[in-house]
Amino acid sequence: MASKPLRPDLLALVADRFKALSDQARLCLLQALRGGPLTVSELVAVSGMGQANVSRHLAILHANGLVARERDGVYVRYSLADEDVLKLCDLVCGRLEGELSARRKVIRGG
Amino acid sequence: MASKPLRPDLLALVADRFKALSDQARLCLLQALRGGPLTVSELVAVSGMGQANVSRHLAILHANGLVARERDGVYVRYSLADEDVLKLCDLVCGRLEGELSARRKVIRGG
DNA sequence: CTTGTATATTCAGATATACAAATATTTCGC
DNA sequence: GCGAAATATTTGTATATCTGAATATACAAG
Repeated sequence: MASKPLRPDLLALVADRFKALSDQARLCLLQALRGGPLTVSELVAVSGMGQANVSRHLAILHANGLVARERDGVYVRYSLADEDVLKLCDLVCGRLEGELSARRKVIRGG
Repeated sequence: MASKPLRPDLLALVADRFKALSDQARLCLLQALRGGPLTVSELVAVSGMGQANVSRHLAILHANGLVARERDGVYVRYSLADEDVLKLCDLVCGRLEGELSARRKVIRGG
């Protein structure tokens, strides 16, 4: 399997989804949410980014179905949409770690 | 599991990897390679893009370890680096299809 | 309805990216 | 080495994106 070709009309949507994941700030927010839901203020504190940026990045993540949003009084609590979001990150991360260790071997070897 | 936090120094690399996947033209090339290795000229013909663009996008995919490159005389044959590349696309694609069908239901329902 | 806090949006400048046209490089056959 | 074909790179331009400052909106309390 794994051979079902992507329908062309989905390519743009898939590209947008990857684009939402292609920013260090947004990945940082997703990682922060691994431990559980957090409010915007908490994410501002954890990430060290400005409030406007955090809000903007969260909006992008939410528009792409990567995080869920829930109002709690004055606060807005964000959480990971589901586990597949982490799977995506981990897949890429695993590839990277493999490549990095392979590169280290090459450097050591010659 | 799935709770191994991404090391901060890897975040930028992961973001770059996602960025390499965040372009419709590059996804199109990856899809074209599902059927097996193809030369640049073949990819130009299949994708309908200009030669310079195909070459540039292939360079980006290759720099990010997503495709393999092999010289064959005057030709250069590109192929998918491994199956995880497709897994990434399929994961996103699966999410999208689920969301789209859910949205259709909502629209039908009310 | 007014105040105070949390969140979202707008605006402007700097940076990055995609694309097409032109040019350079690589490889093969002679 | 020279010419021809395939591939790679450079350049200019248009567009998109990130970021911080300022502003606007949403909500709770009184």
